[in-house]
Amino acid sequence: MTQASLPTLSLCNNATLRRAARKLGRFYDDMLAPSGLKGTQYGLLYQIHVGDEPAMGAIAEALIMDLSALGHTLKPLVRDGYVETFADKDDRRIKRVRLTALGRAKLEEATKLWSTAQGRFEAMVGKEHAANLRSALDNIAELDFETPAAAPSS
Amino acid sequence: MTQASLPTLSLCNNATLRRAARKLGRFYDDMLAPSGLKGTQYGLLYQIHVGDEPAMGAIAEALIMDLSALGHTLKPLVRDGYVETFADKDDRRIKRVRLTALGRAKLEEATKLWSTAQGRFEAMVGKEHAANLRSALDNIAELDFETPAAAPSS
DNA sequence: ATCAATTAGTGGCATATGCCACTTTCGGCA
DNA sequence: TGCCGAAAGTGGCATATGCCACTAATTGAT
Repeated sequence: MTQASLPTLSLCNNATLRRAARKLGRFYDDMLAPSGLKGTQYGLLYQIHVGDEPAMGAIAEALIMDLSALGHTLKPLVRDGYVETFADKDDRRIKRVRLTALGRAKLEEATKLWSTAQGRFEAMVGKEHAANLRSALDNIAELDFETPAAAPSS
Repeated sequence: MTQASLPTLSLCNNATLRRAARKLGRFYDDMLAPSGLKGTQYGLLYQIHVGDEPAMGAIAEALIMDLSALGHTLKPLVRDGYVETFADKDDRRIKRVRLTALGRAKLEEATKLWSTAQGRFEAMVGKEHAANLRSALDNIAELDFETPAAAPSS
């Protein structure tokens, strides 16, 4: 305790979270590399897969991501033929998304790699600890930050 | 339990972490907005601040981010005059970084906003829980994934 | 001294994410 | 029926991150 080695900003919840995300992201990315998918893309394909031809908005909401960001992220997947979109029958504003046969195959292929990554990670931190951590992260994702901002003097 | 509502991919540690990061990131970003800084930039300025004219590599290592990514992220901060770089006296390969007077002022200004964000967040999840979470995240950041890959039949 | 191997960054390219300003559709009300 | 406000996406612009191929500066071994 001679010279407090840089407070490493470990106090900021946001910075700490991002840092861990960078680290873990690279690990999953590396493991998924053989499939040509990034961790994010894998997650997105999976989300589309489990959904019933979900609308863009539904996916964005589930992943807690900006709708336009989702649109951008989806482009390479559409370009590579893993995903296709189509307008909703009843509401032409709504764009639905689904995997193509190629996309389903790719997802299956990547899932094997994902399992290895997931397994390796959980072997290192402990399955239970991982589950607890996910739970804590899900809680954060569920929080309602609703900036009370300038409380409208109702 | 009629129709297992989409497994929401909550099983993937990586996806869960990213999702929480998006959510929390937006919150901190919103709170820091008045300063014109993004959460990432704030963290970077802080890291530079606590370091002793750190080298690019040292910062990248501390934040667990790619060196080139750091270079890119640093650009807008240099452009806006918050940060300046200079070559190391003894090793011209090394580029050191430090805050400008403007940068220090901006960091101070943003720190007030950050405190509010940090406080609001911790009030919602509990100071202790937040500390535990950061600790768990730091552990992940410290993990050694060393892809054993093709074990070189030594 | 000299040259190979290593180290520290840079630049280019691609994906990840957000915000904002629009455009297109809908839905509801006068 | 016609118009206004809400809902769902798109495109453009900017930052966040990574990887890879290179360049410059050092270090180490001969």
